[in-house]
Amino acid sequence: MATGRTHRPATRSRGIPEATVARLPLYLRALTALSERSVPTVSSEELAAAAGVNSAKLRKDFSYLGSYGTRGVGYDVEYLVYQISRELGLTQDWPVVIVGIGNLGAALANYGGFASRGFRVAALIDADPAMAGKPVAGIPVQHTDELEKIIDENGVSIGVIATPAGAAQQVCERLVAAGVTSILNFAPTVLSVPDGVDVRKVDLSIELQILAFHEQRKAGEEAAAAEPGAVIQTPKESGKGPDGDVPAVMPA
Amino acid sequence: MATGRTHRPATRSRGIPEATVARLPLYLRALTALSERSVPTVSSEELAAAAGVNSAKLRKDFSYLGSYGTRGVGYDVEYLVYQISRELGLTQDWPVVIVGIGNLGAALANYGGFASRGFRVAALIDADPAMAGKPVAGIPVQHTDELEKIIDENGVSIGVIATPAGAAQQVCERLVAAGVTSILNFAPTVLSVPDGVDVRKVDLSIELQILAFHEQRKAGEEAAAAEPGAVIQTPKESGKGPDGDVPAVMPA
DNA sequence: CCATCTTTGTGCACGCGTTCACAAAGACAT
DNA sequence: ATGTCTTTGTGAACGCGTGCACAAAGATGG
Repeated sequence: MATGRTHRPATRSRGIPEATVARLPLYLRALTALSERSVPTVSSEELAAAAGVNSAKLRKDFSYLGSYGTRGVGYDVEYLVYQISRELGLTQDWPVVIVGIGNLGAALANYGGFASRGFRVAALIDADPAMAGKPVAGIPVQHTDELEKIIDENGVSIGVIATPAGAAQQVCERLVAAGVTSILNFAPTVLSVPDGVDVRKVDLSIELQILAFHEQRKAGEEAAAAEPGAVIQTPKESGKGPDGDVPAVMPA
Repeated sequence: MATGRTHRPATRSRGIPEATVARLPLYLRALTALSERSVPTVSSEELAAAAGVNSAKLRKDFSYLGSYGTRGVGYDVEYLVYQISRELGLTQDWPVVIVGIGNLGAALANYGGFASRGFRVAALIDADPAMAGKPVAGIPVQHTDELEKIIDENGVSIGVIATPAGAAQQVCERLVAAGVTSILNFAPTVLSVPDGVDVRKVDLSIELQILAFHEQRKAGEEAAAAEPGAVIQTPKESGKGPDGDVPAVMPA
């Protein structure tokens, strides 16, 4: 999620809830897989299972886009692929720059998922002069000095930051000043941006820490169950097993 | 936040809301930075600004952990660092295996954020025999055949999947069968796991698609403001439904 | 044309998360 | 002590997201 002061409170984009928007790519991926298998139609139940969500949720999500299904039959796969692609803006070409070509930046440049759907790596940018000209994923790395020119000439509006944390804010400001209005940030820092600029953050270590929290909890409960005398702060569970109703983590 | 969401439904672990848990690492990072600058105390307002959240939210988050602040003064930085670390389970050592040492896997292995906080890369695993023995980030890659043995001997409970999508589910099943109960998945697939196993997903292309959605909306609004009445991006109806499609832009 | 069956689309209720606003608590000066 | 000032901790209201459950819509068969 965007971490800085990033979200405009009002203006629910055309009435489509943010939670729904976040799931559309998931549906799109499942639909694409079906399309490749030449499946003509799919029911909300089947598609929901493939995407790992509740079928009622999926139907409600689709209802925000319009009535694209046929009662008694389901959804036309090809048609839905097109509608969701259009809704997400994937029918147009999005030039993207990646700043910071270290291990992660190189991985991103090589990542097939980008090119596959509307996104095109317009340039790779790094501050290290030694990197300049060196090709990564078939694209020559350019020096940070060229940043503004590259963005302007290619009409780039989406930037990916894969620099060390220390450089991120500065890079961000240059990107924004040059005209970028959407940023995907991999650096472990909170970016501050002006209104009108979207920031989404991907933080590897945060994800791991969240997993560790749950892992610890699981371990604690186990220990408590095995040795009732141990004082591990767990909620009193009326005698029966600890947390008897832990739901499936992911329907998947 | 990263990710695609992969939410855990209810089950407020020990009464701490999931949303709060997801923010604790953020607070921890901000606090660590303050600690390194030897700042003794910090107010909720300052810390909230540093973490990029609302101060009331931060105070409520902390209230779930206990009353660690001093009214009229703020929070003791060192004390809070310790409390949050303990809460997240970072005071113990978490051995982690990374499966799939491609570009991304290598980037993860080199990522400093892991080792810095409780996490230790116990092993790198890849299916390619040619990779075996080759050191990445100073750790020799081991073949997938060794997976079960490695997990067992190191007591690994957290696994990171950085394989291609096609291999992810199979790798996941082997990890789970071998005893892993928390998985961080970078492969663009929905993993299905048994109850009791946590999965968090990080999907680069989904994040980009969400940005594209907002970007498209911004562009549409701009155009609509500049030239009211103009129909942006008329979808070309290819065969299907006769419904006169909704324009991609809301009416000015 | 009618009956039946399937599946969508959605009204509704519920619970979680966010935010406001303020009383309580402590620091500090007088 | 007493009063003032700062900042925490939280009750309460509100809004969003989720999931149930069902009526409406269309397909299908007789």
